Amino acid sequence: MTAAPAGSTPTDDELAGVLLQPVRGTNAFEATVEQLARAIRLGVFADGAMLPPERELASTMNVSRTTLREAIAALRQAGLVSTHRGRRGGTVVTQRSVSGDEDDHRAVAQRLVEAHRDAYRDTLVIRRVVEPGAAYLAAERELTQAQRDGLVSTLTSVSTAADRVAHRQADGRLHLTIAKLSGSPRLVSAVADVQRELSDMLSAIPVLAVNIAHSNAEHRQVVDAILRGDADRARTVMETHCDATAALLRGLLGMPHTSPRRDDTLL
Amino acid sequence: MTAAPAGSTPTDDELAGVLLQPVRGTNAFEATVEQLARAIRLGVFADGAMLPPERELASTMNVSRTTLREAIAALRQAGLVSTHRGRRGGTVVTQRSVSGDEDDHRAVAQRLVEAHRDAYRDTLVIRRVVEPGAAYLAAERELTQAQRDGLVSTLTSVSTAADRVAHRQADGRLHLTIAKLSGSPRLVSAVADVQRELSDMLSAIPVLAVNIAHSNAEHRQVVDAILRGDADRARTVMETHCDATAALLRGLLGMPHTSPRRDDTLL
DNA sequence: AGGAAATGGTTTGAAGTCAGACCCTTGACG
DNA sequence: CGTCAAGGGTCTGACTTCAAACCATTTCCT
Repeated sequence: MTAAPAGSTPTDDELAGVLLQPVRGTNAFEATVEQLARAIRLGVFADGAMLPPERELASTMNVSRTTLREAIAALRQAGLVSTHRGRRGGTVVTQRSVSGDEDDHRAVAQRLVEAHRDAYRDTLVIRRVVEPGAAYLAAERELTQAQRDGLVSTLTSVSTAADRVAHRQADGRLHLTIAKLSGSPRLVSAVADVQRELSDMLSAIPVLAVNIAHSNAEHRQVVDAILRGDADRARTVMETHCDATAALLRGLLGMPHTSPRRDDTLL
Repeated sequence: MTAAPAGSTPTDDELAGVLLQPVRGTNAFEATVEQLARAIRLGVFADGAMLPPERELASTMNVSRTTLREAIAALRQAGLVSTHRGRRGGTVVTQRSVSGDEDDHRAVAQRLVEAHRDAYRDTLVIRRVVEPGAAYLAAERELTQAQRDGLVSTLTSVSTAADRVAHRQADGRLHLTIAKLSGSPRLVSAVADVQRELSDMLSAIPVLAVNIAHSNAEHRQVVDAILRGDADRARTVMETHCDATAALLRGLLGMPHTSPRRDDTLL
């Protein structure tokens, strides 16, 4: 599988392997359950909050109401939500705080990560590109006062988060907020993907107070640079930030730092 | 869109909108056609090359053979491929170069771009992040001799391309090759997306010889930096390269340079 | 020449998914 | 107190996709 002979423009099987990716990962039902469960775990729907009406939710998730209802039934069976009928009815997040089995939860997360190790490793790589890029663009743009205020306020709520879970939630929100300031919808979406998987990974390991303190310092620097309009600085700090998380995760999840297999069979 | 009041952890509908993404974008058939067509247009399967056997292709694309066959039938009907049976049979790329109606083709492309102006503008933005990032990572990795040779060979075939169409294809291959060297499948996929849309945009405008010469010079510098392992340089040059294309396209396609709407309704 | 192998072509029945219509329950409001 | 609106609950028929088996054609090999 050496390089293509110059000039002949042959079929490049390496490129083909990369471009012809799976067209469709999972079935709709499982993906829906997974996304809803994750959203609840991430606190997008807080405890006691109501999910949007089924019809609406189905439409935003681009899934038939039938499938969505099956997914909700699964969540209900798992005790995550409960539903009530009639006007002002709906599905409410119960999420009786799964305390106690913290370690159990971590074990589950660990198995999840192990199952998708390659994908998650790739997440760390692409994050190194996407998040610094978003920070750069955010710093480059002129921000309204409201945007600046919102950014600062989000930053504050990260550093004042009460516990680990709240911190993780606030952290995700901060990164998404920055991405949003970049003004690129697709970049926001990319960061959302990355943060989702990051969250999965982080719940599989114990996070130390030191790490959080360190991370908070970096957050402040990034926000600072964005507010000052120093794009290069914003990017650099964000890169450092990503590298720190990546190092932490690689170590604790048993991912070698070396680039994924170097032999050509990879691509 | 000010930040959520600290401490109350309410349901954040904004975040919900971002996180509850469509669970499944398109149907398998369309996605398959799209991917194959893209691979052919980008020159991954050169003119006259053979596609992998159906069973194999179906499996790598994670699609049933039925669906794959329907997709191939569509391509065949579009004149992109033709198939032959028997041992050593298979599907071969014909891609009879659509000459003659050059101007007509351009008009079509122009209408296409106008219809999706916002999406295409976003493409230019995200490209500014993704391609430089890929170049950076590629330069950071240790490359095998085969990879180095392949990169140089691809670069050469860009600068020696016979006509505009060939140049465009070779250009796409070069960018994809660089992305591949980054070692991140998802980054490759992102670059492929970007290149496909870029290709659409470029076919909507007349490209001048000057632009091509300029672009070739930049390509050489990027490849140079990657081979030397100078990641920062590789990224910087790639950024310049992206900016040049973006400026050209924004001008000729009538896109203002200003960032997309700044009001908060965006997200 | 004849069989084996590799490839595309076809058929079948099951499972998943969907859109849409309709029903049931309950609270809001006149 | 009755009606309406907003929600969940149910049913149906169609479409998509799948896996697996089998058929047809060509080429390679002995």
